[in-house]
Amino acid sequence: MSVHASLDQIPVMGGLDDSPRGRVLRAAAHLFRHQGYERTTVRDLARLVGIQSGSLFHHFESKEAILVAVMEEAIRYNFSRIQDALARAQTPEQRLRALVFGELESILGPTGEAMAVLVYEWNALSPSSQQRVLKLRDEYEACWLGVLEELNKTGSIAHPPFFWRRLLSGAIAWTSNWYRPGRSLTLQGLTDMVMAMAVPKQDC
Amino acid sequence: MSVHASLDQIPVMGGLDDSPRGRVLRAAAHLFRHQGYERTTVRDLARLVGIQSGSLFHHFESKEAILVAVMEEAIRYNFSRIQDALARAQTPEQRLRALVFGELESILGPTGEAMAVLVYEWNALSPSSQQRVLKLRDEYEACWLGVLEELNKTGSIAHPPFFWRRLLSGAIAWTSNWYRPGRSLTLQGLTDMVMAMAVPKQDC
Amino acid sequence: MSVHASLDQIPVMGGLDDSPRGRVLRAAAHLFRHQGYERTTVRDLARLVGIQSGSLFHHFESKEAILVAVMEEAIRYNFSRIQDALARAQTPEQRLRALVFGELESILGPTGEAMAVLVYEWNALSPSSQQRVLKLRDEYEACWLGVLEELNKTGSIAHPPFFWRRLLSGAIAWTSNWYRPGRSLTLQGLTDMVMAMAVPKQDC
Amino acid sequence: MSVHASLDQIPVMGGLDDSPRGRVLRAAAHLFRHQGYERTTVRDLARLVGIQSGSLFHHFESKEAILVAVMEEAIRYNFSRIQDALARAQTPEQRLRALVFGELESILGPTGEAMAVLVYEWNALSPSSQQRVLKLRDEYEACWLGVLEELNKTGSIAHPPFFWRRLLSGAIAWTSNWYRPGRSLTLQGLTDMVMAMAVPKQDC
DNA sequence: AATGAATGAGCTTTCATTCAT
DNA sequence: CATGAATGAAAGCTCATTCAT
Repeated sequence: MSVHASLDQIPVMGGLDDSPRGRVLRAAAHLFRHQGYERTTVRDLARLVGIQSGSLFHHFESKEAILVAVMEEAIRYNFSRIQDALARAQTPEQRLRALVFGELESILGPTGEAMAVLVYEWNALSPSSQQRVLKLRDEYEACWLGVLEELNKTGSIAHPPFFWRRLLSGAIAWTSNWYRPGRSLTLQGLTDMVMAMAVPKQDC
Repeated sequence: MSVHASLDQIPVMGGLDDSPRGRVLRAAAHLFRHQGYERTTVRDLARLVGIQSGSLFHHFESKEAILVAVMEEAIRYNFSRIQDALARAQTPEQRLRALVFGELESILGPTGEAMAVLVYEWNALSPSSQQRVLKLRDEYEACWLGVLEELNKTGSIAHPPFFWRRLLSGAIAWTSNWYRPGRSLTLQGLTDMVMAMAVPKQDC
Repeated sequence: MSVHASLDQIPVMGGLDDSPRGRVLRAAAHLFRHQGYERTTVRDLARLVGIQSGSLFHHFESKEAILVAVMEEAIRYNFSRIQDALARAQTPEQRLRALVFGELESILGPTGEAMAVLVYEWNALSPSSQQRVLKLRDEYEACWLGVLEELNKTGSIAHPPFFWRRLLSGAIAWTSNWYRPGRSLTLQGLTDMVMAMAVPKQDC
Repeated sequence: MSVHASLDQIPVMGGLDDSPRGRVLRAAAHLFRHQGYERTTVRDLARLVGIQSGSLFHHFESKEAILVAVMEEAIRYNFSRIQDALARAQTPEQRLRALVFGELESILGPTGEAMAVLVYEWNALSPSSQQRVLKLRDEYEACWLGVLEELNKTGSIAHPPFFWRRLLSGAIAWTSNWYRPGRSLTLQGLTDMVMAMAVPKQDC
C-alpha cells in the first residue's frame, strides 16, 4: 500500500519482462496507483526505474503514452488469461465463475495496480486515448454480457444482464480498496461471495 | 458528463446555498469530478464561479481546503438525510433499503459529483485531511454495519457483514459511472436490484 | 528583539501620540524593523494596530507612505531633541558629546526601531521619497560637520571631518545590532567609548 | 551604484568562476544589494544571468538558497584571504591592520556587494539559515577578538575588546555606503583612518 | 472613518519535454 | 541509447489597493 523505493519490491506485473519498457511500466503502475498520475513526476518514475528522466522518452513518446501502455498491457494480459479460463469452463455458471475469479485475480494479483490505474486515472487520458482503450474494454465486456445472457435465459439471473454486470463490476473493482490476501478470506472465498451476489441460490 | 461553462447548468448541490462559498463548492465538485482535482486549476474554478482566482483564497485557505470541504459537505449532508430515513424505517430490511436508496440518491442525485470526488480524489488529500474525512466516514459506515449485523443474525444475510458491505459499497459507488436517470431504470428499480443482491430472496 | 503581538508591548515611539496615525507608525516601525518592509504585509500591520487592513488607507496613501512617515517622524523628532541639547553645550567637545549621545539615544531609545528602518529599508523607498528624506538628513548632517570642523581646526581631530563623521556614523548606527541597555555598559559609558574613538585623548 | 543590465559590467566576485552557479551568485549579489532581496524577482535574476527563470532551480533549490550561497561564499572567500594575511603579520598591531585592511577590502572590493547583502538582508534568512551562516561568522569574529585582546593586554586598547570590535565593525561596514575608490582617499588611507580610531596613538 | 470582499498583477516554483553531447 | 542542463508555460498563492456598504 505504501510507495516503494525500489523496483525489486514491486510485484512483477503479469506479462512484463525485465526490459527497460517492462520496468518502466511496472514502476508506473505502482506510482500512478499510489500517488496518482498527475502527482507522479517523470523524475519520480525515472528514479524508481533507475534511469534519468530524459531517457524515459526514448521508450515512450510522452508521459501519457506510459499511462496508456499500463492500461492496455493490463487489459490485454488479463483478457487473454480469462479467455483461456473461459474456454475450459463447461457450464454457464462455471463460465461466470471463471470471469469473476479472473477479474478478482486481475485486480488483486500482480496486475492489480495497473487495473486500479485503469479505473482511477481514466480521465487523465485524452479523448483519443480513451477511445483506444475503450475498444479493448468493449471486447472484454462482450464476454461478460454473453455469459450473463446465458444465465438470464436459464433463469439463474432475474435482472437485465447489462445492469447486473455493472453492479457486479463495481463490487469487484472496489475490492482493491479493502481486500488483503492472506487473511481470513481467500481469493476463492471472495469468489464464492461474489458468486452469491451474482447468482442468488434459491435452494429450498 | 461533459464539463459545463456556467454554474447555472450545474445541479444545486444539496445543502449549499448561493453564497460565494456554496458557489465555489458546487463548481469545484463539478470540475474535480470531470477533470480531476489536479487537472482543475484554480483559474478554471474561479472562471466557473465568476470571480477572480485570487478571490478564491478569501473563502478557502488553499485548493486542498476546497477539496476537503466538498467531501465533508457531501458526507455530512447525506449522512443526516440518511439518518432521518433510517429513523422512519421499522424493520431491519426496511432499514437496509433506506441505506441503499439513500446511498444511491447521494451518488446519483445532486450530491453525486461530490460523492464521486470523495471516491476518486481520495489520495489527493494530505494524510491529515484523510484523517479528518475518515472520521466522518467511519460514523456513517458504523450505521451500515449495524443494520447488516441485524440481518446477519436473522439469517437474511449469510456472509460476514463487513465483507458484504464492501461488496455492496462497490456496486453502489460504481453506478455513478453508468446509471443515467430518466431511462428505463428508475432509482427505485435500481434500489430493487441492489436489494436483490444484498438480500437474496429465498422464496420457495 | 522578537516581534510582538500587541502594540502595548512596543515602546511608545518618541513624539507619537495614541492617535490612529501614531499607532500605525509605532506598529510599522516595529514590524518593518524586525520583519523587513517587504515581508511585512498591510494585514500584519493592521492586525497589530487592531484595525482592518482597508482602514490603513484612510490614514496613509500607500504602504510606502507609511514607511516614509516612520522615517521622517524619527528624523524630525530626534533632530529637534539634538538641536536643543546642542544649544545647551558650550565647548566644541561638549557639542560633539551632545551629538554622539543624542544619536545613540535615537538609535537605542524609543525611536530605535524607526532609526533602524531608516538605515535598513533605505532602498525600499522610491527615488522621490529618497529625495524627500535625504533633505531632512542633510540638515542634520550639516550640524555634525559643523562641530567636527571646529574640532578639526583646534587640532582635536586629525582627519578630514567628512570621512571621520562617516566612520563614526557607522560605529554608532551599528550599536542597534548589539547594544542592550541595562547591562554592564550604560548609555553614558557607550558615549564615552564613542568619544574615545572620535577624539583620541593625547594626555601625557 | 546603479543596477546593471549585463553581467559583464559586474565585477567578478572573488572566488567565483564563470560556471552557471558562479554567474548566478554574482548577479544575485548585485541585484540583492541594489534592489533588496525581496524586490529582486527570480525573473530579474535569470534575465541578468541570461537564462530562463526555471533554469535557476537546477542550480539552487530555492531563491533563499541563492541568498545563503551568496553570503557563505563571501564569508568563506574573505575569511581565507584574511587568515593568510594574518599569518604573515608579525606584531599584534600588524595583525589588527591586516584585519582592518582585509575587512575593508572585502566590503569595498569585488565581494563588496555580497558583504553588503550579508548585512542588509540578514533577516530575509530563515532561522535555520541564519544559524548556518552565523557559524561561519563566529569563527571569523573569534579572530578579531583574539587580536584585540592581545592589544588590550599591551595597553594599546583601553576599552573592552568585545565592545570595541563592534564599534569598529560598524564603522567599517558603513564604508560601503560612502567610500568610492579612486578619489582622494585610497584604501590604505582609509585603513590608516580606521587604525587611528582603533588604536589611538598617544605619542608624546 | 471603518469594514472586508474583491481585484488582478505578479510572485516563486514545478515539470514534461527537448537536445547537444 | 543514455544523459542532464535547459526550456518555458503554467501552476498555486500573495498582497497592496479599491470601494460599496
